[in-house]
Amino acid sequence: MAARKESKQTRQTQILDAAMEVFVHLGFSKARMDDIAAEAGVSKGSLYWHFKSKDDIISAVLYRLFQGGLGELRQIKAMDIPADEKLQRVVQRLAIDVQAMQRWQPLMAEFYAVAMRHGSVQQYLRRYYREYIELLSAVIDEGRDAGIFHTDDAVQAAFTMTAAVEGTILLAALGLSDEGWGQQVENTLLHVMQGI
Amino acid sequence: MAARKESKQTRQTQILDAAMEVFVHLGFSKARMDDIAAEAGVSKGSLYWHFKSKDDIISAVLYRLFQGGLGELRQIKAMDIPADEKLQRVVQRLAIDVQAMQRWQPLMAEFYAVAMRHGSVQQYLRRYYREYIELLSAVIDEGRDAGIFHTDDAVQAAFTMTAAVEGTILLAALGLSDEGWGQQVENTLLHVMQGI
Amino acid sequence: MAARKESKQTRQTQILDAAMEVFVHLGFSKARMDDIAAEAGVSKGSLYWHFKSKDDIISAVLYRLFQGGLGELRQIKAMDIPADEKLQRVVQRLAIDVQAMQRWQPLMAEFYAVAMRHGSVQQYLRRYYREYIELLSAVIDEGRDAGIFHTDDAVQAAFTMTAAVEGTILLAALGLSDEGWGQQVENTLLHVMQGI
Amino acid sequence: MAARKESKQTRQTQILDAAMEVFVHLGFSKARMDDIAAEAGVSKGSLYWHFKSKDDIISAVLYRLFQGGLGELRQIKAMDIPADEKLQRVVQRLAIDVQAMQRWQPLMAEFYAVAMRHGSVQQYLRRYYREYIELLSAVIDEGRDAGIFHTDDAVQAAFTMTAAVEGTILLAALGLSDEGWGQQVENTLLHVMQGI
DNA sequence: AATGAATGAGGATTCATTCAT
DNA sequence: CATGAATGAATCCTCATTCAT
Repeated sequence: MAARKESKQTRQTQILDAAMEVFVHLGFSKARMDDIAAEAGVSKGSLYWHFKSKDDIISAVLYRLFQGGLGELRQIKAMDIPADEKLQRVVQRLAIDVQAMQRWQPLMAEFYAVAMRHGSVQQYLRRYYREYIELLSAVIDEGRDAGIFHTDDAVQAAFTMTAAVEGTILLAALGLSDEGWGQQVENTLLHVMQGI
Repeated sequence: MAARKESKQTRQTQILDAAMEVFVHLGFSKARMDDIAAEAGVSKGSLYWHFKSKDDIISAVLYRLFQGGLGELRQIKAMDIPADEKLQRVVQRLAIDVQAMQRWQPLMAEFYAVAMRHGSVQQYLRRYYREYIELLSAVIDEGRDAGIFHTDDAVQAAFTMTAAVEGTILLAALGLSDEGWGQQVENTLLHVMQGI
Repeated sequence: MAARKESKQTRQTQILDAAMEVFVHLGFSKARMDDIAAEAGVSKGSLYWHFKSKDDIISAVLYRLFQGGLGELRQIKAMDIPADEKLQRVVQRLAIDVQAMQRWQPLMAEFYAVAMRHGSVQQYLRRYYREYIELLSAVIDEGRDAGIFHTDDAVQAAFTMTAAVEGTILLAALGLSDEGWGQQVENTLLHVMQGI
Repeated sequence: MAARKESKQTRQTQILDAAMEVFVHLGFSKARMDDIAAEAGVSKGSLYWHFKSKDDIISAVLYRLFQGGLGELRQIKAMDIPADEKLQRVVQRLAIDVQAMQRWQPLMAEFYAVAMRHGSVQQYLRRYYREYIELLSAVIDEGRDAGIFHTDDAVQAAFTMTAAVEGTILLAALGLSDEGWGQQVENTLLHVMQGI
């Protein structure tokens, strides 16, 4: 039984890998189930055995991409180190994550688009960013209480940081950054944090 | 039934107005040419007389969303006022422009997604942002020379500002801002500019 | 008035010239009125001033192409020369005509196709060939009466000759003849006539 | 509703049968994919599963009309009988085959028209006729060596025979033959062969 | 679990024709 | 006579989804 379950996992993983590959190249709407099946090396029928629909695959990709970020932030927040050091770690992790996911970034923009039409996706993303900003602002608050930061609006500061990251990814995806995306995110964030 | 004397320019405008309206409600992919034609009050054939394809209409709509921004920035840069006042004006204008964009909220997220796929649009945006950042950094440089600003990297500062604006729009489009987009952009920018 | 009429004639000629050019390259069905208008250097509206419809243009081209052949044959038949010499002249004229019309031959095949669906065209072509075969068989009959030919079925002989010409054009159009079409027709006809 | 167990081969055959039926009634261009699907009793999607496009179906139909002819000729050529008897058999077979074609009469004229435009079909036909003429001329050569025939140009004789057959089909398709196509072809060929 | 043939609603695009100017 | 914008019916093709095997 364990073997079978793992096999299923593997096949699903295999399909999702293929789906992401196809989505990156063609975008959600132009990608056909045939393309995904071909890329995954399975039949179209198999796709529908493992996933209910194309939308289901897109959702699965969404969850896959938006994993980890929050977890890391939660961990950092819980650490027993000064707030400024926490923020530094956040920046470092973001730089690493963004750099690692540079390949999949085109998908992010599409998710925002999908979110506009799919209530559930929109809710998911909204919650994700809301918690991200909350965690971040909590750290900033913590730093302000400790006299390290001096901003009067921690939430706004967190929002600004998050916006800066997303905006940087966007501009970088358009080819407006001469450096690696991770480096660029780091530079931008450090700049923003001067005002905190 | 439709009047024949509308100038070519006017008829195209009329179609694009209708297209944006439809796109906002249905999104780019779900919007049908029939919908646009009906909304514009012209025949489907007329759509194809003025625009080569649906993609062509989408491109035209995207270009439209980016009209004016650069012109305003050029004008402000050429003014005979201190650099810090120039930046203030830029922020004001951006707040107004972005506030106007709020009307197209459901479109904005898709916009970025489509821009990534559309070669010509992508190129257009790249040039747009490149010049925008250049102009902005020139103003910042000017301020630094005048002793008003103290940043050591004007280009990075301009990049950060631009990224912050775009990121704000993105997050706002997701419903993450409690205020009007214009106000939110203003807050974010003022925050970013503390570091300049 | 004469000038105007001639002008009209000229414009119609101009359009038909263009139409034939376009038809040869694209075929009747793929040729668009826009193509013809562009080739003729006039507006599409002008096309409809001079011709009732696309079918009307096709008909006009048909009549244009199937002119002359019969007239020549009638003239030759009426000549005061021996029947065998008449046939020789027919062959010569056919060789010349086919060679001259080599450029337009692709249209002929399409006319047969059109004829199948358009009663009037079919009737026109049928009459054309029927008279052609009649004239030809009359000449052959004439020769048999004079003791020059010995065929027992002049109509069949005329049919065979006509079929041989059309078949030769067909094969030549497919690229199966190494010689000029006129020469090929001549060779084939001479071969067929050995049996007359 | 349609049975699923039909083999791929059979289903394609079924579609082509339907297509020919529809083409005969409506012609290539007026026949819609829906018509073919309905006639075949399958869905439109199934048409596109088995054939790439409408053109693809048309090509397949054209190829179909030319099946067998070469094979028969090759067989006859290989027989151990005198050359004149071989030619007689060729004529008999042609008469039978052409007679069978009469069923597709409305299609035949269009067939030649389409063949002229369709690169791949044209090439196929060119090769077909080339080999046909070669085989035929080989038989004639054989007969001349045996002292049966006396033509000095076997290739020209073969070309003439082939042209006569095609021309006869063309004229017959136009309704210019009072007899059955098979009979007409036989008459014409016998007439042509008098000169061999 | 896997396959791949079958389905059919859906939509973009074409193009002959009209007609106000 | 000429123009070219406007019309809209017509149709090819796509593609997510189903299901018998």
